Amino acid sequence: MAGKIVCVVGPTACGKTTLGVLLAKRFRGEVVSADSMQIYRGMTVGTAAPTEEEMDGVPHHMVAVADPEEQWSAARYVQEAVPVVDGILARGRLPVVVGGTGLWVDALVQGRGFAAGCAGGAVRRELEERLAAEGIAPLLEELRQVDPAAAQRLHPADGKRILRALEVWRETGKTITVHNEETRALPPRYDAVWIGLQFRDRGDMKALIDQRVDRMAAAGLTEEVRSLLSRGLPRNATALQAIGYKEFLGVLEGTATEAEALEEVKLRSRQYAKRQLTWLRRNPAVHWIFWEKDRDFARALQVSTGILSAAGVS
RNA sequence: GCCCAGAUAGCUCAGUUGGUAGAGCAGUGGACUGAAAAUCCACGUGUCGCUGGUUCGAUUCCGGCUCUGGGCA
Repeated sequence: MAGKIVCVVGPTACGKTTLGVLLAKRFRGEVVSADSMQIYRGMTVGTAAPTEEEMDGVPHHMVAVADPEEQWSAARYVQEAVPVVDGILARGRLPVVVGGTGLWVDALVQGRGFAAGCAGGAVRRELEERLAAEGIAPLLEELRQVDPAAAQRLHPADGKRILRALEVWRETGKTITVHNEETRALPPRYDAVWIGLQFRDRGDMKALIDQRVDRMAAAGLTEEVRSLLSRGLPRNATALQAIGYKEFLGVLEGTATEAEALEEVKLRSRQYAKRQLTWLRRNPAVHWIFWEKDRDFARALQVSTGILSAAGVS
């Protein structure tokens, strides 16, 4: 367990970016983003990635460092983010990990490894073709032969995970069950202080999400989507799975109105926020700060400064 | 004003040959290790518009009323 770091987590639109910058300024830190979509360039508006102004002079890492054509993954992220965090620590500064992608934050902090095999790989492609042609059942049966524990644990409808379990076996000769056990036994990579932001009232969160989506539209979301597509980005690109983009594809094709797309984006954002909360709630280390109505960053900074000081961060 | 159709879950609707009703979406909770803004799972009591009548029993059949569409004046 190397150095002490801070992780600012929470659902979308809860103010992670702002608090992250405030904490970085207060503790001589640098922000390391852990966001599976802000990692791509040219998606500032739709992903609410921090602008120059919002960064307020604080160095930011792992934001807009990839071309949208690339297929990033949690594993790839960790590979690139670890040296960044270590570098900040080496300079005697505080890494402030700000992230909405639970798996990415956890993977970075906990020091676990991912088994081989990735999107675009030969094995993956072959399994995807079989899944499309034969359905899940045969793959699940095959998995049962080699890794009964995983076949038992995975839901029969979760094609994606069944496929991945088979992929790990084919790529490494080791079952994903064994891999998971081994990697879970590894010690955490960093000593993290977790700060979570969340609205006390779901309705307040919804209102803020709606507001933010409207602001995205005003800031030129349609244009951003158009320019992403105009560079020849394939429809199935990981980057286009981002909420706010896939919903606007129909607008550009003329099959949906912008108003309809915006409603869809609001809805999907809300559902995403709920999933983020589900992920975060199981982490008992998170110190939660609840917004009562409006986001009071002065108070949040004060509270989190107290938490950090108590944890030995100075 | 007259005629026709509708009124059932937050929304869109299905249904009950009369025995108090169920889908999708939304919502809530959950899972999660190389796509994670992805992927997957679980959870369905609501004056069946109001009011009379027939009936052992009406959300269902009949009458009246109200409202909403559409048509005719």
